[in-house]
Amino acid sequence: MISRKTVARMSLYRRLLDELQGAKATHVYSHQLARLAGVTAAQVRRDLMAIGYSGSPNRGYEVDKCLESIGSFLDGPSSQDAVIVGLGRLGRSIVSHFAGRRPMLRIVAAFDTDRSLEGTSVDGCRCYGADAMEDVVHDLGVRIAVVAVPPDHAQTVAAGLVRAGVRSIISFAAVPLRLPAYVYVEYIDITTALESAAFFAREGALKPVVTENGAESPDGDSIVRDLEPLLARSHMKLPELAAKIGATVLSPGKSDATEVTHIYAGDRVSDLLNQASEKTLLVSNLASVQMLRVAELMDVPGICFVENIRPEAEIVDLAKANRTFVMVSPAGVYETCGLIYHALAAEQAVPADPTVA
Amino acid sequence: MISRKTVARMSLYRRLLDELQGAKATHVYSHQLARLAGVTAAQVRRDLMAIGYSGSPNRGYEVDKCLESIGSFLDGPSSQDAVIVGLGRLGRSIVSHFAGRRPMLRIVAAFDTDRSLEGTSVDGCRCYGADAMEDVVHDLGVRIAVVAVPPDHAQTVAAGLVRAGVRSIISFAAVPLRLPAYVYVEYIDITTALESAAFFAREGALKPVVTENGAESPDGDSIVRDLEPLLARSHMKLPELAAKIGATVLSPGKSDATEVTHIYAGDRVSDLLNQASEKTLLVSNLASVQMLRVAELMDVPGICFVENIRPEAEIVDLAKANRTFVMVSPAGVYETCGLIYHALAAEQAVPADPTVA
DNA sequence: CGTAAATTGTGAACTGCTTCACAGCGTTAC
DNA sequence: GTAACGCTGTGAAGCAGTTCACAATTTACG
Repeated sequence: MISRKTVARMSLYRRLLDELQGAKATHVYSHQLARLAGVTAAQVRRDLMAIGYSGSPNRGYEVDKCLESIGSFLDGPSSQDAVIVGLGRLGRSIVSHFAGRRPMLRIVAAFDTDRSLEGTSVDGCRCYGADAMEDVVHDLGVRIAVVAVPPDHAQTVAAGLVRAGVRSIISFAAVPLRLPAYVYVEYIDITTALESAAFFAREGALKPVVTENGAESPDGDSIVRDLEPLLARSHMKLPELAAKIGATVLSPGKSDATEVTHIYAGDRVSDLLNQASEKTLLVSNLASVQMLRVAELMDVPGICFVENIRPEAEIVDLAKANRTFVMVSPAGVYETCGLIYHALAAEQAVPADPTVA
Repeated sequence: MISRKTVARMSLYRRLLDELQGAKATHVYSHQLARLAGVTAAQVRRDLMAIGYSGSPNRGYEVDKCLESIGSFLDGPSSQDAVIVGLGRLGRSIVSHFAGRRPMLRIVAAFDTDRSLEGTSVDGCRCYGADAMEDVVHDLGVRIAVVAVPPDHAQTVAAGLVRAGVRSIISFAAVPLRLPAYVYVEYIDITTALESAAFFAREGALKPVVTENGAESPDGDSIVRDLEPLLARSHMKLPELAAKIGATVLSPGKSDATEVTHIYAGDRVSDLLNQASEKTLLVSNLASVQMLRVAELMDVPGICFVENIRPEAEIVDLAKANRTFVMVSPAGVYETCGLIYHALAAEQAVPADPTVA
């Protein structure tokens, strides 16, 4: 009665909420989560409704409680084990991808026809010969399996798994499996994905129109409200701004699109969620990696740390990799904001470009 | 105007038709293709209609022509190149998966932050440093990209790719990408797939009912028509049958479900498509690997070769792997059929099990 | 040549997911 | 205390994709 799609989104919500929790956010609104997940707010509300979690009006959803609800919904009361069949390159990359991720969902055994793998372990996951598959799966009582074998063997392997008690299969083979209706099958088909991608790369066949005037994200109704009408028309680029306020640039950011029209000073993630956009400069005295994560999440183009507190090298590296602009101002938050304000006010004196509508 | 789903199915149809073409089939009906693809016949007809290919009533679709139509629809007039970003285990397994597959769709370049890979080649695909990405992609005019990087870099990488001209992205990162609407994005999210699988493995939440009486595939209306009323109630297992007609068993097949109710003798794939089911024994004098492939495709449980012509070892191995029952009769097709008929007729003399409705 | 049988192509109904729109309500401001 | 605000929860409308059902068409065969 709960659809595949809802379950899939739930998994996504959980990851996003995990991130927010790590960033110390306590509450989140449906439209915020929606923005992060790339869906509509109504969709988020319906999904959360479906699992019986209720938020509070005017306060939104409690991140902790919500995570807990989703967790117990997705994971269930007891831990579940999975197996994988096929330990080619793909199989191994899946095993290592999951090694030690969620304790509630472990890949406990692997099977392959390659005799030389028998008895070895890959990322803590025991390997068996292919002929032991049904017995081992049955004895372990495993109900979830990943099939990463060549297409001609997929049907056979899948049928064997089902016979041994498996009820959910993820197949990487490009053939439709003929299995009883009570078995859940999820196909992950890279060939089809690539061919679809190739098709849509040719046709403009997706959303027909592109807003012609360069601006690429029409963005519907952004969360950000106009904070500073003064800044709304500024055209100063971040490196220029850094120079004007005497800040040191640590990470250059993207070459273009580094104009900002809003400033958010502070480090309260909840507010940041409300106010940040792809045109917001973040002024923060908290030089943590979490800050950067949220910035990335919200598409914030730049961060200004203050009081000459240089973030750790690790953070700078991440910023460079993300192409997030990072500067360090020698002044405190108050003074830095003042300087920026002043710099932009001066800029404002220059006649604004009239070509912009 | 053509939906993602249609395009994805088209890719599947192509692979199935490829297989049929290899098996020398010239025509195929919508319901046959539908069965192989795991969709309904109406769906197949609509899809093929969408690309403007028409079959002929009473003759079905011409395999060659149809393949050609799908090919020109999916691939377009010129070859398209793709790149991949991220050469971890996953990235490399994708590259090698596609090496030399379809000439119309090649992965021509790879990018990674790992400097040691720079300048090397993986499966004929040239590696570059990550910072060269935008320039190389732009210069090559590539419009398709696979993103197989850690989630925190995905957004940045994707934005860079789009800036360099990419119009279709396949992302393996579990984060929603914020990109202009004209960019086609396909997410392949293994984590979500596994979590969904885990959920549905617990709940009986999919198709609620299972036909309780052991038989697992109600199978709607099978393609197979009743050929031999005589055989319809036979309960003889294949190994027994082999013994009765003096055939040598080469591959044991599945232990259960080796009862057959129909026989198809011959090697015309078109007929086979019509008549084969999971209860059909195939009698063939063509001991080729293609035969076995089609058998596997149609869920045929067993094959009987004739005139003591033992298939090559490779074929027997494949049969064992597929758990397809294979026997070799010393007699010719005519005689073998006669013997089987006789054996089953004798069996028929035993009162049939009245519990079966 | 005409009739029977089988299949395609397609308007129309249907199904299930998504979005809209608004009532209800907790919170805050005054 | 009360009015205004902004959020959640949800009935209802909307939409996309699928399936139904049947007319049109071709072939086979007597």
